[in-house]
Amino acid sequence: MSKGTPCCSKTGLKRGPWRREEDDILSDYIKREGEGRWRTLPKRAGLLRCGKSCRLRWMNYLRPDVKRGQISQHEEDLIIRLHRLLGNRWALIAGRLPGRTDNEVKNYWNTHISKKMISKGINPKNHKPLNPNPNPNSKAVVLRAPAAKINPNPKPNLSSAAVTDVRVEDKGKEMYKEDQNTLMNSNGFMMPGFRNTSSEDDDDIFSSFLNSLMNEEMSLNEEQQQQQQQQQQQQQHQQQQPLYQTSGPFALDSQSLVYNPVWDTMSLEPSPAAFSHEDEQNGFSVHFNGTL
DNA sequence: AATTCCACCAACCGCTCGCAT
DNA sequence: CATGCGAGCGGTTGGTGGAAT
Repeated sequence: MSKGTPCCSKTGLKRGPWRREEDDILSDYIKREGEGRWRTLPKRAGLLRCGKSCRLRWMNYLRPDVKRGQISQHEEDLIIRLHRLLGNRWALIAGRLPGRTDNEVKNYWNTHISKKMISKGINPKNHKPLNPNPNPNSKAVVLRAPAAKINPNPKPNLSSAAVTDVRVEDKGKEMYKEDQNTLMNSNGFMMPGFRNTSSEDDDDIFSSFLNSLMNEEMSLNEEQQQQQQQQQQQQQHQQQQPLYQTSGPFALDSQSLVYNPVWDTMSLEPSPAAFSHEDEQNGFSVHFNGTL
């Protein structure tokens, strides 16, 4: 694409917050004519905005399925877990939170979760303790909880996909492609060749990929936990007050946010409220068991 | 009451990607 | 294959309102 996105040339175009009348014009137009052709939409609709701005306003605010209001505890929990797996792929994360937009998730992460994690000594970028090498004699001794249950059913569910944003899912697919060889040997199932599948299959497979990625982590971490548990038993008598508590993920108790290594082993399960029926159907979610 | 500070979030911007030609 | 366009993602900015001083 040419640099400087011509649709955003500032000449004569309005910027800043949207007014009610503009919202109405945009909503009415899209309801009448449908989404798409954003570049030319403002002219056709009679708006003095650039196409990008119109798209953003529609996607993040005016769309009827946009869920307003506070992010629930379950949603927050899900965001944290997905972020741990996917990083700053906000659109991908938001795609798993029906009614939430990438912008909203991103803002929520930056303004709430990130700070919360930092305040508890957790690096929000990699979800590890900020001090990776705590003095074993200090209070910052890791005390691990018993390993969470592993999802006993790692087989991919290839039913209908709940892909809310094909484009962002594609980003994940790239990861999937990169990791495909590794995953072929994990979880006991062979991933079919990505390039040989149809687009719909791709979506299904990606959902399964996400599942398997989570399960993969769980298996690896369980092994590590077993080893570390032995070490911990030796350490426990030395410590007075563990910094890392053995309770569940902080997302379930934001007031007592602590880094719990067990998170690493947990798979995702959407709260009923936070997930659509489609998500349940496509088997995206596995389960959180453990202390949840 | 006035001012400053800060958190929040809507909107902007730069960039990349996929597709059509 | 090269190019242009439309679309969308993620980082950043800036306006707004509430809290603190």
